[in-house]
Amino acid sequence: MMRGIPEGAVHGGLAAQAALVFERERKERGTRPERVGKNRLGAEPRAAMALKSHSEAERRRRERINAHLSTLRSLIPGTCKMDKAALLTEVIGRIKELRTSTTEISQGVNVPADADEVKVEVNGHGGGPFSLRASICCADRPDLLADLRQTLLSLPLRTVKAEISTVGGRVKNEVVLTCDGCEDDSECSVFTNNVHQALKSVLERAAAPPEFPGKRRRISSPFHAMSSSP
Amino acid sequence: MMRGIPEGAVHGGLAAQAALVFERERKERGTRPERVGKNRLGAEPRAAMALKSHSEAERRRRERINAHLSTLRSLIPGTCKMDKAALLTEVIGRIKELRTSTTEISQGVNVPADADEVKVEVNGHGGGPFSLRASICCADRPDLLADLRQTLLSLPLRTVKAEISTVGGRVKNEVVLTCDGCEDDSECSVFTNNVHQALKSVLERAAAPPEFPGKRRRISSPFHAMSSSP
DNA sequence: AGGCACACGTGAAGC
DNA sequence: TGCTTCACGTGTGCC
Repeated sequence: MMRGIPEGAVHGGLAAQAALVFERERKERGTRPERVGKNRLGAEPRAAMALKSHSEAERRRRERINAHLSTLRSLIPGTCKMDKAALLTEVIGRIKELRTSTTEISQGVNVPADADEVKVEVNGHGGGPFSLRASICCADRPDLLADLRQTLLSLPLRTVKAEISTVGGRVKNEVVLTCDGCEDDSECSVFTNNVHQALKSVLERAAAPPEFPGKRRRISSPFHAMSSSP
Repeated sequence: MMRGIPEGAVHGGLAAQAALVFERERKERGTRPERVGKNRLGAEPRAAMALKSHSEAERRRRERINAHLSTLRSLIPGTCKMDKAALLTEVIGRIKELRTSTTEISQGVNVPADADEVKVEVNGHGGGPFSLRASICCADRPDLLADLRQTLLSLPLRTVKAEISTVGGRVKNEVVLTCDGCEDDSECSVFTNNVHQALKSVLERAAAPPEFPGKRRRISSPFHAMSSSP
């Protein structure tokens, strides 16, 4: 493993010394390698300096990379004493994991665009009761939640999970619906269409009574949608 | 940069050859380095084989690490032609970014534990109006949202964002509050305490009228909390 | 020409 | 002991 500053600076330097000594001995025995006239004057110290700066630069490069690897070790728990390769494997796993989880979460959580929209997609399909993930995004209004509730209750589906996020007068409602007594998965497509149509109707009812069609209504507080007494 | 398979396989081998030739020349001139009796018999080919397998193993190690780096390059867009160090810098940035976004999203989204709890933390503190992120987690009840709404409206804070997630009769309400006309950041601590106390009172009012103290009330639908007409 | 980045082989430690 | 991992210096190609 060799932690800290090893005296390994000797060995590589040892190979270098070996090569240099070899060069010197060849010269001493008169065995010029090739292109004698190329080295005009003072070529030896210049080459030595270049070699030294080269090794120092390479050293700095290694330190940079290792510092980054150390940062990665500190970032991912449980990799303190791991191999470089194992660390990178873990890093790759983390990137993939976080990427998928982030996208699959944020696509359902973040407040959507300014345009009204209705999304319905099959959540789990194979094996057991399937579930639908439906979301509707529109401008906030006091009776939206009640309308949405009544609409969903009219469907033969059970609301497993509901999530509401609102910001700036826009609201996104996302629900997860499941069918308790479903024996055939082939029905899920018709359920998907039904849910989509139902939410579309909510959207149309939302667009129906706009006092000022061109302007968006001003919402004083996100709790507009929560008010239990109109 | 040197992409692909360089013929650099020669040079390192060249240095090795130089060292080996040097070794051989020393032996030919009878200049034993040290410890002559140590090499008993057949030590030369054995050492050569060990050295060869060693270099091959090191080569495989490098290939493994580089393969992982290549995978990371494919994982993060825009790093195809980057340095190793720059690539790792980008990887670190990605990990941090994804980690924070995932945690800050999931900690507000996921359904909390079974225990009731109130959390209040300062969101943005330095520069401009600060904001508080407050959340309350408890069992669902019809008047919870109305209570929460009235409680928050009684505070001199504005509700910027509200998010509700409920599952299995448990509900988590998370709100982001800000103070519009705050000139001093030192007040945020008292606001934090006020919000915490207010939410605690909501929690206590929730625990007050339990028909069956030991058992949790059964909730038929998450839209219980949304019902606009009691 | 000089700096930079890379792959290579090798000595030293840890199991 | 052998196998693995690491840091090092070096050769080499590309700006």
